[in-house]
Amino acid sequence: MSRDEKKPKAPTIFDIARKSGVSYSTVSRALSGYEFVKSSTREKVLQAARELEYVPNQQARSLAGGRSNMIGVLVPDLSNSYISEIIHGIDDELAKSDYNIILYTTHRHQGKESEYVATMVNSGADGLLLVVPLISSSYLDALHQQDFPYVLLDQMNERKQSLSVIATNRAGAYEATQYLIELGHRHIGFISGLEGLNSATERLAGYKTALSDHGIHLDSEYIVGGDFRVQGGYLATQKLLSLQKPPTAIFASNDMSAFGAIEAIRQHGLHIPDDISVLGFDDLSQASLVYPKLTTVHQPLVEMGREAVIMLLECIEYPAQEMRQTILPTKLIIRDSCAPPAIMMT
Amino acid sequence: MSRDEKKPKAPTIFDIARKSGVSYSTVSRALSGYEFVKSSTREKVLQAARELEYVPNQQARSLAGGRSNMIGVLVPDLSNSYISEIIHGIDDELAKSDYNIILYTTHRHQGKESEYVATMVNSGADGLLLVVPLISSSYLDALHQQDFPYVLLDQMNERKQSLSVIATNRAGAYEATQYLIELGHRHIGFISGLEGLNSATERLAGYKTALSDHGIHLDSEYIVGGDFRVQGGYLATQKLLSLQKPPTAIFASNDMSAFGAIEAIRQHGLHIPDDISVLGFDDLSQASLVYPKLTTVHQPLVEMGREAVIMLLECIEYPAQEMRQTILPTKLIIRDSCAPPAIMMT
DNA sequence: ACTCTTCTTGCAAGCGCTTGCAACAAGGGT
DNA sequence: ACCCTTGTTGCAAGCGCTTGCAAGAAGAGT
Repeated sequence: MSRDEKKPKAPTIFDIARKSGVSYSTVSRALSGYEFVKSSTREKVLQAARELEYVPNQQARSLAGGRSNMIGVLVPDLSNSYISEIIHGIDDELAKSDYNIILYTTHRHQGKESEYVATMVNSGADGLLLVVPLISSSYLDALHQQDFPYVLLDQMNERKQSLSVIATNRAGAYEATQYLIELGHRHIGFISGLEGLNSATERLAGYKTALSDHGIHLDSEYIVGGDFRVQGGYLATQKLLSLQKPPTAIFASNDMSAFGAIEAIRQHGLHIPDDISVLGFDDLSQASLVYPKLTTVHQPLVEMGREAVIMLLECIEYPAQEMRQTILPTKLIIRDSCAPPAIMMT
Repeated sequence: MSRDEKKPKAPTIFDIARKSGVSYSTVSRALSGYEFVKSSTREKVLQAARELEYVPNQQARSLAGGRSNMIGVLVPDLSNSYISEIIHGIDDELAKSDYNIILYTTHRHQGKESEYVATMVNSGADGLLLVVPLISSSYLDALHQQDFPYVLLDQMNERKQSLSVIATNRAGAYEATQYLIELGHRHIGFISGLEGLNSATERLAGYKTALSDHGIHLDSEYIVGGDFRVQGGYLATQKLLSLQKPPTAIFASNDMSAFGAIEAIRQHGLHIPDDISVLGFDDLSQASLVYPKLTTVHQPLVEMGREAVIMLLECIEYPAQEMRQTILPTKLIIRDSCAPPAIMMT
């Protein structure tokens, strides 16, 4: 911004002040929050601003102690459409209140998260949206101490009460498992998610509970480790299929794993859902694009992003928020990848 | 940042100055670019900064005329994984140089683009990455006049020479069409992209040229309008299939349309690729997830994002860049959705 | 030993905006 | 007509940092 010659120089509040015949502080007040400005004055100022095509300089604004109108969004990675959908929701909602997004990805740099958080806070973000699966509570503590507004997305934090939004992972998994059971399945494989993630744990719990509630013996062979990604689902499914008594249905912890499962199953020469059923979790937009269309547990990702923003803005507005957690409902979406088990199977 | 009590106050260069016994301006110089600082002094300063866990305040930095280390990214929308992949590349590359991303979506607000550009420029972004399909040259002009660094992504701008990165849309479409021809197809349907987009035009041109180069009559019935989205591809395909002599292969302007095509074809009771071939463009990650796996023209989206960043940073560093255009090669990825036409078809 | 360069470093100003405080204008009440 | 209250507005200070300018430090040359 400083290495040039003829720059036309954007107008400042001083220009507006001169043009509208009031002092610059009055202009500032008229432009920002209300404060006590006579409405005729305000009109005059706004009019001048419009004519000058004034655009406030956010940097200066936040330096001087005002809002920066930026909120920082920290996500692990962009390649996952799970994240994209959340961001989509965030963006939608944020657009309404003319806040801007500063996007950070942790980029596999495990430890960098706290550094990023520090940067964001220091760079004047008004608040933070954290979609970081593995949260190190160290920076959460820091955030807390400073009363810095933030909300956790799809992430449970037990120790500290934080604002957070989350979906009914356990109930969703329960419902899904139950659905398979009602379809007649008794041998249901489970592809777990990334270890340590709250959502992974919860989904597994839902699966287990559903099984035991229906008097089905939990066979630990049927639970194989996945990583929430296609490849993990693929490998897990291979294991599952090579079991002596392979499951007649597979419940994958998320859609990505389910896609991997579909692939593995197909390679195995089996048909979905005739030979084996597959059920996912998330309901990514791709879920209805694969063949057969994936039956899955819908997680309101976009909604979650939205909701998080609403909470955050509220928290920025009225700092003394009491910590609460918004829980959004999941919903089983029945498509084509599940059917009753083939008769001849055990 | 200002509505609280006990805030621990982040350390500033003054704190560092005090601690290391030099003046604050020396600290500033030591921390930012080199300038002439004795290396022993610099060490002392850096050491102190480290101990204080100093994080520079970007707002202040850019206000004072330095870099803000933010680059603005303007995209139409986030729901499209085409965009996600580009951003992914941008993010990757930007992470190396510790720049931050300010993300803007035009959000269907057609006219808002120039407003966003103004905001970004005024909010201290050091440069802009524009992934905006329909560019109104009005703000491009403005950008140009101010010598503001920006690069266009996947977008050709004839009038003004801008820095831009783009893929070989025409050649890619040519190659794809040729592939279908070599497979034996003579009746190739084409689902066009969003009207007005450079990429759409180029792909259509590639298709046409390939046809004529191989002495195949261009039947205008075979070219139907799409919109680069699933729904558009679906509808277009329905039209194509209801033709008296339906095509034996469909070349969709992008993968999304191809997905729609697959859907429509399946609903029509036809099999891919036995009854009809489908070919896409983009090679989104989903392309290998659908069934059958989509044969498509790979567009190096991630690479394009990367390359754009490289160009932009260079342009920020050395403003007097001459305008150039980077053209990245597309590549035909052969998967399972194309096959020779069925014999019995005309 | 002394002057002239060449490095380094410090001072002050200022980026554009917010805000506490004081000053001033305008009604209300008696 | 006069004082107090409430509503408006202006001034100045300052957010944290960069940078032009000038002064001090340190060698180089004679």
